Amino acid sequence: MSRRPTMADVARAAGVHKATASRALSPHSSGQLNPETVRRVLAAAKQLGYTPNAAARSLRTSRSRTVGVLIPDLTNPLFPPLVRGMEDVLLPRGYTALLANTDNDEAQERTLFQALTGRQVDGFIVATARLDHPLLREAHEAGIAVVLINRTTDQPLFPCVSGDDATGIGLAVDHLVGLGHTAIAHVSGPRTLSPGAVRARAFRSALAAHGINPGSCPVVDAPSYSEAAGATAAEELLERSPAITAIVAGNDLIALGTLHTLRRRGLRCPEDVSIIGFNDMRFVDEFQPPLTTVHVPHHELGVEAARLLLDQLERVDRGTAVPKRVLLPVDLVIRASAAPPPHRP
Amino acid sequence: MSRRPTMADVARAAGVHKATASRALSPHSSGQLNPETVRRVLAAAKQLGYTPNAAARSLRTSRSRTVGVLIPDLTNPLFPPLVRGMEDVLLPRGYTALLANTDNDEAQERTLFQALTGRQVDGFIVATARLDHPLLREAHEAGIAVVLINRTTDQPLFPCVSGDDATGIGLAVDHLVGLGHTAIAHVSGPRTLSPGAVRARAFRSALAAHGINPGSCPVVDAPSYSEAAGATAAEELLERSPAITAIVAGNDLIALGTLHTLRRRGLRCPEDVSIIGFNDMRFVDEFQPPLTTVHVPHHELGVEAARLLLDQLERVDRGTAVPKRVLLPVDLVIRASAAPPPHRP
DNA sequence: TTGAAAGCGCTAACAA
DNA sequence: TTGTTAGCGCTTTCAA
Repeated sequence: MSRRPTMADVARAAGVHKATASRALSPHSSGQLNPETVRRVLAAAKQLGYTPNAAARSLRTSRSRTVGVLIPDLTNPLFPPLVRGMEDVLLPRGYTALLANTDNDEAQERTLFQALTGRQVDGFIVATARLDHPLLREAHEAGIAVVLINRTTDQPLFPCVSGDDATGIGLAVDHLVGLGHTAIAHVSGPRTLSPGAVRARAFRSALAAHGINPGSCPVVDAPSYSEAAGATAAEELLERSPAITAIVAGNDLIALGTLHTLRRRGLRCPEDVSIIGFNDMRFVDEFQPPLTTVHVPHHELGVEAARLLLDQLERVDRGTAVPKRVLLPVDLVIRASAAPPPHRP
Repeated sequence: MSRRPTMADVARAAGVHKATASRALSPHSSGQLNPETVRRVLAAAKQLGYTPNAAARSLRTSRSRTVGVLIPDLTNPLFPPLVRGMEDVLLPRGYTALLANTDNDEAQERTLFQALTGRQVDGFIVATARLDHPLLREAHEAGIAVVLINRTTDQPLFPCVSGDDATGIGLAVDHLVGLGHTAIAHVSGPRTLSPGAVRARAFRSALAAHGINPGSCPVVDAPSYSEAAGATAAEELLERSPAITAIVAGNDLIALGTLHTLRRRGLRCPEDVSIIGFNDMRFVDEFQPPLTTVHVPHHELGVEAARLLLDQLERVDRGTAVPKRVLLPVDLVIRASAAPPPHRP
């Protein structure tokens, strides 16, 4: 026989009924069986090289032990560590992640969400949340299990895990102020995304905490978390506010774009303008200059998100308490892109 | 009714038998139906928000429209573009990729392979091939559909798509020779992997083609494609052959490690020693100095691999011809890490 | 402690 | 052109 062995084959080889084989093979129910029977079934299974048919199991139980993971773009170095972190908890617990890249496209996201639902995923980990997110609202109404990561919606619909953005921005501003800067700009990410909104808000509060005049500290929005958007926004910023001596970027990609704009305009970093990034993604320490940035524990973020989701899936009472929020601590990594402001005559 | 609608629901709503609904819903067989019936079924499906149950379909057809993708580590910036390339082909054709990271661990790879097989994947795209690969040999004997990407086995068991490594190394050596180098080293990747073996061989032939004395051109092996391994191997190299003026690295990560070793030893790149990388992974243009490297079209590699696999899956005759090999063209990207050799007194 | 039987949702061979 | 029927491999209720 060359087809894959089924449970019926195992049962036959062990001389038991297939229901018995099923029970023996499931740790959950093997307790109610004669240990000797269990042993025989297990031996037969091993000998035949039996692996359960996930489709059959899923059809029967209407659970797939699969979770859908929605991210903007795998190619953004932020996400691979997130995904690996999730897998570190999913795999040992028998779950598999099904990845989908939305490319920040709402229609594509909807399509992928449908496709994943069709594949019977048990729940979702979503890294693409917008503050206003109709699809997630619908998912909430439909009672679908979701955990948000990195970004959240304006209504607290689902549990969410992210880095402590406000503290991170505070650290960055503290550092710059400590260096002597008083004209600090923020090139923010999109305000339609929670990190963009909270980091911008945190920027303003940090300024206030230091008693710095907000008038000399402009905030400009990059329309996306990308190098190109950062470059354009920085261009605009320097045009309008040439006096600034430091920039807190919405994330590392925006910081990189800003760096390019500086270079294009003949400004040196950090001698003329300091830059601080956010995330501490891979290779920022190789940049020229090595980027001072706020480190976010992405792997841990993935781990926490997966835990939250599995807890939700495997709990019997799908409680209606206010969704948990997990904020992981961040810290400032000082490299070489921030220095004291230039001496102006 | 709050459960997801099934085909029976659609059939009932459209007033037809569920077999008819099935036919109407499948483009393949909807042709044999009264167009008006098809229209009614489609309308009912849409109205109910019907999505097919993949588990049921998979159980019935014993095909899952899922392919397993084995990669060493998603966190290596090489792989995300590869994966995106695959998905660009897979998704429009109704397939989904199931990713698995092996971390170069043979046992883990075997476990994941089993797990994916249990999930009824229709075939595999494998980026973890070693020259000697028992698991792949077994898969071949079992008649499992596999496409290799980036790396191949010593026996041509499966179709394979990769960059044109030999030409790439030739380009790198040509460039260095053109710059005036005659003492060029190669910090190779592991020789147990096909790129390590072919790039090292290509290095030797390129030297020969230029009539350069191989005695002054050492090759040292890094035990893995990583920054750390590259750094250690470079340390060893410089200890043994301090006279070399240029290094062709097995890949960009090894090049980066080499760069660090140079820096640690007070050598400047490119003034004292030139370095050329391989792959042109993201951000190497931000390194200090920006890395001259061989560009490999990773996205295209992923596209080709997925195409090859789907062709194999959807062809009726699973032919026994010699597996196809696709070699995608590469080119040298000149940045700033390679320059003329220093003038030695 | 084990067996019998039903059925998850779908497709495809066969019949009408 | 459409309906009938069987069954993919598994889990689980009920009965023994």
